[in-house]
Amino acid sequence: MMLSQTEENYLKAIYSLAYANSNNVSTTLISEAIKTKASSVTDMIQKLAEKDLVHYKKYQGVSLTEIGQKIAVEIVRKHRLWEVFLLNKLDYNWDEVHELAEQLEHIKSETLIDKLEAFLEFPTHDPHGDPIPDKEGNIKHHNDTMLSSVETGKSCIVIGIKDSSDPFLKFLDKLQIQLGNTLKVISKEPFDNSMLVETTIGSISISNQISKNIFVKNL
Amino acid sequence: MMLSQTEENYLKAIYSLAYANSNNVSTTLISEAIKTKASSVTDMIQKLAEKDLVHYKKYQGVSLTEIGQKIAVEIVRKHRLWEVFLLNKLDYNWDEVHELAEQLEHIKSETLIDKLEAFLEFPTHDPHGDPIPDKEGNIKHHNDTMLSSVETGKSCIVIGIKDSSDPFLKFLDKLQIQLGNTLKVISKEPFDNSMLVETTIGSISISNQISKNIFVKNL
DNA sequence: ATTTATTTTTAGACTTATCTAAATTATTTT
DNA sequence: AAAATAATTTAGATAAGTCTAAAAATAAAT
Repeated sequence: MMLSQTEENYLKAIYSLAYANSNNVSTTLISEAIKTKASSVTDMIQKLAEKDLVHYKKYQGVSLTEIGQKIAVEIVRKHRLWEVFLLNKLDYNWDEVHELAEQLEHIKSETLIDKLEAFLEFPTHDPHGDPIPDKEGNIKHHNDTMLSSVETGKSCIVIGIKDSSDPFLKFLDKLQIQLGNTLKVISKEPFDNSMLVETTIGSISISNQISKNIFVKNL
Repeated sequence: MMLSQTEENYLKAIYSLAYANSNNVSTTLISEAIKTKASSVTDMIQKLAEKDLVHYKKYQGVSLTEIGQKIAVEIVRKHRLWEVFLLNKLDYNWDEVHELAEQLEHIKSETLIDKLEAFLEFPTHDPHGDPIPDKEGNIKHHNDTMLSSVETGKSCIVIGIKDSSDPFLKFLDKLQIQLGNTLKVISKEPFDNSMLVETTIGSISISNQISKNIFVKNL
């Protein structure tokens, strides 16, 4: 099945919205994600339903079919592998890779992404810490320990982030917090749930809004 | 100026046709290169003329303006750098890279291609031996010595090929003739202008049709 | 349980890039 | 130089993806 970039983007959007919302995805939600009007979304999901990529009943929202889900995961796989390439090989920063990967994920080839994966030595996670689906579409989701729930005095390793927005990525860059870094929680402030954390560049105060968006592995 | 992939492809086609034909490029030639109908070409070149990318007078064919030429060279640069990446880093063969590079050359980014170039350590030629334009659009064309004109008994190095068609590339793969290989002309057959050539895999007979499509540097 | 508000869908229009068929211009041939 | 052939352009249509505005359906509020 040969899909257009646009169709692929719709599937990808529905995939991540479904993951975040669990039930059927609404027209409006998709239109916001894809920055288009609701009426355009209706047109497109009817077309996708026609191709058996989504389940759709009028006014009831959509969900991905098995095939639709498979394709969406393939795109996610491509996106994340390209992100690794851009960061590890081309010296891009954490916050710069997303936009480019949005383009590269649509390159059509039977072999390219597997060769890229081998070249990158089979990374398991992308620069944001999100897992990279394997060739068969299997995904290993990491456990949901957030920095905010690490106990005082304990150390942990940064394995991912929840919020991938530009401002957040830029903020982490400034704090020099990167994947793999070890962080030690020195103290917590009950008043606002901020914490004092020892990082590679010294001790810094981190607000709860930040700490609850950083995935960590306890040591 | 933000161009569509299609517009970029037209500029690229006009560029290489102009290089091969020297005078104005005709509608039909473009239509053959781009696999479309002549009437579609007329529409598009009018649009490109509107944007000052080509010089166009009805019934007189087109040529690139300075801006048009600059953009075309940028695309050629991208195409050839991606080809080097695919061949050197991802283990593709000579004859497989073109189609993929056709897609990758249209990725939009201010920084990507320069970072890629640095990562590839500033290659000067692509896998077909064609020169890679630098950031400013300067191209060094190699001298036009063909294997067919190498004297009997002399050796040379393969530095490029003229015909980049799929059958020819596959044929060279079979003969294990690659860029950088040294070839020695053992004898020439006046009857059909074929030559006996010593290669890495032994002595082989090469027809004139082949030998006049291989660029070499005399030793 | 109506009314009100919100969401979703339909209808019709626009743009890009393509096509076919017909008309026009240029080039060859005789 | 006129007739025949070939190339080019115009006109009108089509498909993909989007839009606005209006209609229909669902959800929320009183």
